Amino acid sequence: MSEIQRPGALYQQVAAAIREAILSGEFAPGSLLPSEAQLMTRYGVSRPTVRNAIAALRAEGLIDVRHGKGSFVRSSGQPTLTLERRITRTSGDTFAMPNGDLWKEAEEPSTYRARTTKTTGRLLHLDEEEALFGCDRLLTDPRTGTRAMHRTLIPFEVADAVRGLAENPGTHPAAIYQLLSQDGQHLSWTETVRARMPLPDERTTLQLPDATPILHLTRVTHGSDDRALILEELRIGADRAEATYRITIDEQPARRTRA
Amino acid sequence: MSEIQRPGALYQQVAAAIREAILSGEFAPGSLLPSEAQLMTRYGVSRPTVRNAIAALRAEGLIDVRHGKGSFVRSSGQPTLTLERRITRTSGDTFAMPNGDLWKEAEEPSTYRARTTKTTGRLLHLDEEEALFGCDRLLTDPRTGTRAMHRTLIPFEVADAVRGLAENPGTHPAAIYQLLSQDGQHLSWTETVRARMPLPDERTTLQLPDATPILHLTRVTHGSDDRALILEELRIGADRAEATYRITIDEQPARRTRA
DNA sequence: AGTCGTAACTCATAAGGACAAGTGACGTCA
DNA sequence: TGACGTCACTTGTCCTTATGAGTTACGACT
Repeated sequence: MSEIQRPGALYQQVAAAIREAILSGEFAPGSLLPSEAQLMTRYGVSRPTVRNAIAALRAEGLIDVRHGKGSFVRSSGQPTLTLERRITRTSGDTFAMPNGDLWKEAEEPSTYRARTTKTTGRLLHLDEEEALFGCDRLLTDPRTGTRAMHRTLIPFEVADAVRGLAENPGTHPAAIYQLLSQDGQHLSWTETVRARMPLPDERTTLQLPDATPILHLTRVTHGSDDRALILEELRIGADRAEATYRITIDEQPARRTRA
Repeated sequence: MSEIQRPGALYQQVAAAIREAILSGEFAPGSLLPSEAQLMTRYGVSRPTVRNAIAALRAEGLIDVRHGKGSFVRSSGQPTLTLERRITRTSGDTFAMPNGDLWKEAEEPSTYRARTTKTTGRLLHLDEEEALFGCDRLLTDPRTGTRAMHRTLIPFEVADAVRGLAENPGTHPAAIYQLLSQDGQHLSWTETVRARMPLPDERTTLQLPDATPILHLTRVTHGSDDRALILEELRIGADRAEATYRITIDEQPARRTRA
């Protein structure tokens, strides 16, 4: 039984003791923690208290618990996948993304029709209830098994104006850029990064461990007049992926950003 | 007592029922959920089961629980703060960040000396154990109360080479850019976005609610020869902030990225 | 009228017991 | 030797009971 006293609740003291042992390296990443029974005798507390402490460490993402085996220190390794958020024009109107060839589609893309919501409308400067094409993809990195959810939203108005787009709203993003470019649009993009805890369905389809947030990237494609044309979303587990951007000096005195 | 049966564990069924009620709008954001006692009779389960279900919803970030008052549906509102990650040259060698004037320093910046770790070394292309200046700032947006943790790391080698830097390693980032630029460096930046659950001390200093990840932005300042000069880190609660980047077409056939 | 104590609500913490279910090793049996 | 059953270990789930602590409102007392 070791000496714990300070913070407040018993289970928090136990959690703090274990956390300290982990961060100090006493329990190496990947190693097996003492069993609940051992922790009970070690700290002289009941099983609910031990489990409460373990639940706290779980919520912090410090440990993984496997039924029938035990609690393991999570290896906090850096993300294995770096999403380079750049867009390159290879030749003529052909575009390429740094990781474009990395992803495989885990299942057929599903296209559908949707209506503008408050969120999408704000980004695309559309009134609510306007119709748009949607296309959802489930992507997989075959090397690491990492999954990502991708969504493309195209307003009817845009799809109708661009030859070849309305007939096939499931076109791959790079090909959509090509179509828009061939249509005479000078393209630029704005990307917003958010992070949040996953919803249950996101947790399962992305196969996320406990206490793992997701990165939620929202990309708006702008045309010549800086009008918002296309909306793309990418959702991916934050334990596996990071996003990198390149920033160059903006010589203009300060771009206005439409709210 | 309502009818629940499907998934697996009892508490998960209860959690699913409440979750559904929340997402369907039966319980509006900000509204008070039934008390634990009411949920016990409503679903015909014991108190630990109800609390277990509530703990699950807490971990998902769906609800907030306040001692003595009850459980409230978290208002999932969009982040109130948009970090525009652009850098503008206003005149000569003076740089400005879009939100540069937004932040106040909640306390005095603390400067210190540190040694290169594996992580920082990889980003700055330094050998381990090399010395560098560190400066930590605790920033506050006085309008919303949002807090952020900012860190600047400057290798001795760089600080010594730039006039006016080694004497005052706590210089504000924009002023550092100015010094580097006046030193003849042509600046560009690379920023990496990650998300993870906060450590306990980050939770408290950033005043984060339950189940709230943090956005972790890492910015590397590159000089003329594309050499990495400065490392900056910004940590901020993902419930309050989002980061936006501007992407323009990269005409080069594909930049190499040093691992 | 104002102050303050108390009661009745809320969630937080803790202990104990019981059984289910996943895992792996060991030993038996064919 | 191989297959398989059993057992000991693990965590998962669920219940009961008890007490502590924050919040609010009401009412009595000054």
